[in-house]
Amino acid sequence: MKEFKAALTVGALAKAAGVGVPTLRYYERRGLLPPPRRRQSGYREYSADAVRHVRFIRHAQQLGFSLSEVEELLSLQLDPRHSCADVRTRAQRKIADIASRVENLNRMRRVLERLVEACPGDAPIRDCPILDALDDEHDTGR
Amino acid sequence: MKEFKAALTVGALAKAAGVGVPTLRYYERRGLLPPPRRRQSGYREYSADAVRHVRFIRHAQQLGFSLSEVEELLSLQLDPRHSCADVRTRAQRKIADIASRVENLNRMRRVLERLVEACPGDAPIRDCPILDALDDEHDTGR
DNA sequence: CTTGACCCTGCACCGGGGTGCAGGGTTTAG
DNA sequence: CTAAACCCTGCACCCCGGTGCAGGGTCAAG
Repeated sequence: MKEFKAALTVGALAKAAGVGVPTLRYYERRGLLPPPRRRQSGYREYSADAVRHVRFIRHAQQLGFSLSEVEELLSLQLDPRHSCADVRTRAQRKIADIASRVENLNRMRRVLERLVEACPGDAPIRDCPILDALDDEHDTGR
Repeated sequence: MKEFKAALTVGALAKAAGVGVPTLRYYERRGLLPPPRRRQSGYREYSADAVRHVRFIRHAQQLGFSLSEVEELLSLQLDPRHSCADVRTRAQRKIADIASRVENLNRMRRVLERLVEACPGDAPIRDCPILDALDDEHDTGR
């Protein structure tokens, strides 16, 4: 009857989730990863869910959320008193957030694209319009 | 004949370029800002060019270049063997970089938008579709 | 000459996101 | 039983982009 889902040791979790062991402990300190139960020896024992949990963190990070933002997202998950409406509200804030980041990035991109177009490519570096443009204060906005 | 361009003190440069004084010293330590000549007293004396130089750094930063990348751009500028094409290449890499970040963010936004729409609003949190979706590895690439 | 605003240096610190190491204890394969 | 491989803790360190502070020296006005 060894059917209690295989407990993962920290190293196993790290491997499964594609992160380093110290990173997991760091997440735990940060409050991003709930402290797992421990063996008598002190060894952490993670459930299989922890793998999804860590992957969640990484995915959100890859999407540009800081660990504090991830924490916010996770906090929704943990508190059953929240209704879907709470989550929705936060999600909507995140959406606005993301939209503004995208705008910023697109602004940067447009400026760079304009510069690249203006660049003949074979001019000596002194005449490079890109570097000139960087010198000038042509309000990048913000 | 006082027409030697007025030398700027570090504070004046800071004000003119819109940064803090410690930031300028930091840039100097970093090698981003060439060490200016000094008065006998040790005071830094910047030429008016330094203002453009610092603005260059800030503009490039606003466009998403890290300080090390800015350093690269600056070093290109100094070496006349480089052509404009080198600069353009870097700008293009940055554009690609930004584009992929934007894509990721848009993916995230779409997911959140779909979920917000799907959210009944009054369901208990356990049934919230938003968090489930974030768990899955919807390959963010990278 | 004094006062206050400025400058100098070096060093420590912040937050973000980890990474590494010493000096222990545990588990497991051979 | 022993040795390797793993785990524990706490602490220090890394890069990034700065910021702040102490304990000096300097400069310009009054």
